[in-house]
Amino acid sequence: MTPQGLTTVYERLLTEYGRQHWWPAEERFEILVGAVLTQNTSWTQVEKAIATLRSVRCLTPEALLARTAVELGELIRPAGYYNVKARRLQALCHWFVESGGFAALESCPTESLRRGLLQVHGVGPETADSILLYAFSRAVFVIDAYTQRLFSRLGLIAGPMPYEALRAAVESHWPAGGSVDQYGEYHALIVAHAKHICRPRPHCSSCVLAHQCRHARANSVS
DNA sequence: ACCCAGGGTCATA
DNA sequence: TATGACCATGGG
Repeated sequence: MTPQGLTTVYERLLTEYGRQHWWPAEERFEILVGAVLTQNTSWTQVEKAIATLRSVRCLTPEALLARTAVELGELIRPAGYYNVKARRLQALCHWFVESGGFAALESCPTESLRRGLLQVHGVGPETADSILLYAFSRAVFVIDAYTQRLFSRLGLIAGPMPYEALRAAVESHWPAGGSVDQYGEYHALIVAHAKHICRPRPHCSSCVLAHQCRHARANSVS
């Protein structure tokens, strides 16, 4: 992985898809909710669940904690894993309220904020980093399955890497350190790119990165 | 009738 | 440390 490779891919995706303006949410707290709901789940399903939560005014930590886990599960059903996610949402709300909400967490250093999030049951590295980046405006590069796949295919990495190792590699190779805006766009662009082209079964013919991509090369040779 | 989705936890070897 | 089972709805 080189700074050159990282930024070239970024520029290429940005030109192709334009700015994504993530995270899609009407209010800040909604980002925490969405980050849990979208775990291994397509965003269209999450939108349904969030729409329901909004319609019953359940998009505040207090309102989410006021429901039973079973009630909450019913509200978020379309997002899948609804029993698991209902408990995870409430665990996150509990931490959020106990920590003093945005007002108090705002002034928390990124590393301790990250540790705090990871202590919450059901919040793993990707969920924590999504929240850090999009809800707390911390310059953290979010790794997801798409990132692993894309970077592998492009040869930026040899294959899937442990989460922290890849995050550290990207952040250290980014020239002059990435900004919140750049990291936020990059992650969103990778998701946009994955949506139609960089799939498990890739559609390389229409891919703007085909000249660098192992799958595209393999397909064109065969 | 498959495969896949903007993961994470837990038990096992 | 590294797999595998499990969680579950819905789109293509």
